[in-house]
Amino acid sequence: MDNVNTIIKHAEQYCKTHGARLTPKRKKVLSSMLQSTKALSAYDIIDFCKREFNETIPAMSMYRILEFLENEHLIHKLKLANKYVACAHITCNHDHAIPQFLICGQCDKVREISINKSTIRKLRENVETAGFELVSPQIEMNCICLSCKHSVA
Amino acid sequence: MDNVNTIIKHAEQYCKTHGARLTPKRKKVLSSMLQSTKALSAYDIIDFCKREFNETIPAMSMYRILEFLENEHLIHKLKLANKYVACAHITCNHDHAIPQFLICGQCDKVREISINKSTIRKLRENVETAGFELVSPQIEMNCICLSCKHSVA
DNA sequence: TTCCAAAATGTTACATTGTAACATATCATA
DNA sequence: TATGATATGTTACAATGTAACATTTTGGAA
Repeated sequence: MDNVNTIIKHAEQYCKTHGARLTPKRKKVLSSMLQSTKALSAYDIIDFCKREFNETIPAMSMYRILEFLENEHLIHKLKLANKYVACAHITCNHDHAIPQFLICGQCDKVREISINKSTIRKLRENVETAGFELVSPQIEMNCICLSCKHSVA
Repeated sequence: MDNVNTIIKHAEQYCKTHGARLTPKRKKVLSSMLQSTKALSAYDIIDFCKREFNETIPAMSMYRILEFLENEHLIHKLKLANKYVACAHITCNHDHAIPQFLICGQCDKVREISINKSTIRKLRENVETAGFELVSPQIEMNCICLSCKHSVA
């Protein structure tokens, strides 16, 4: 939780550097996501903010806040699951690598890992050969995490 | 179009080998998808069947038919786009490689290509190191096709 | 300090995608 | 042709997402 505050502060600083405003609501949304180990849907976050902060955020606003946070690279949208996760590298100051997401189909737990550059290069070559161009090489993979795997038997 | 019929026949044979039934409705749905160069949503296909075959298929039935066709590996579900495409390899008799999809974000055109095995192996290793297990290594990538890229300017 | 334009948030009313629960029709074959 | 399995239809919703317009808040400029 203290860790969460540290990250929020980082995010705040980062936004300031280019005149973006991390408003109280945006902060609450980001904080909700940082506190979760699993991917959350927009409506999950709405519920969380209501429970945790007693703050009612309408769906439209939530989607706008999520869009803002995504543009700031503070969160990622997982299209595979229609869910959102905080970026695992907010406090890193270097440029971020291309993210690769492992999503547990049972419990929505998410792990963000990085693809090495040579693999990405190969993918990009494949794509160009086929007459397409990669817009975002973010890759999301359907997985099952070990704890779910073992509990299912 | 003749090509479509050939593929449908293959699919029919393929289903017969394990007692699955490619009913007239299922055939119409598969045929619709084979005639399209782009990914279609369930409701797109419903519209297409109405227009082309004057056949009204309720949403529930459409989803069930799509599920059947997916289980038979005759189509793929693209989770990135919530859309469906016919498998590009229905008439191949060999086992299918892991599919990799390039999806044009502008026009929904889809290209199905194959990842080479060493790349897949690397991915799988990455995933296992992180304490997850790959359920389906199908990869979908947000792209833009060259014709859309050029027309956008 | 006050006023204004831009940015952020709220409201309403829908569109789209998908499914649960139950009813009916069709088929394969004993 | 009777019967159980398979396929399809119906109804009524749940979940996700957005368009259009209204209101509030905020950070400067006059």
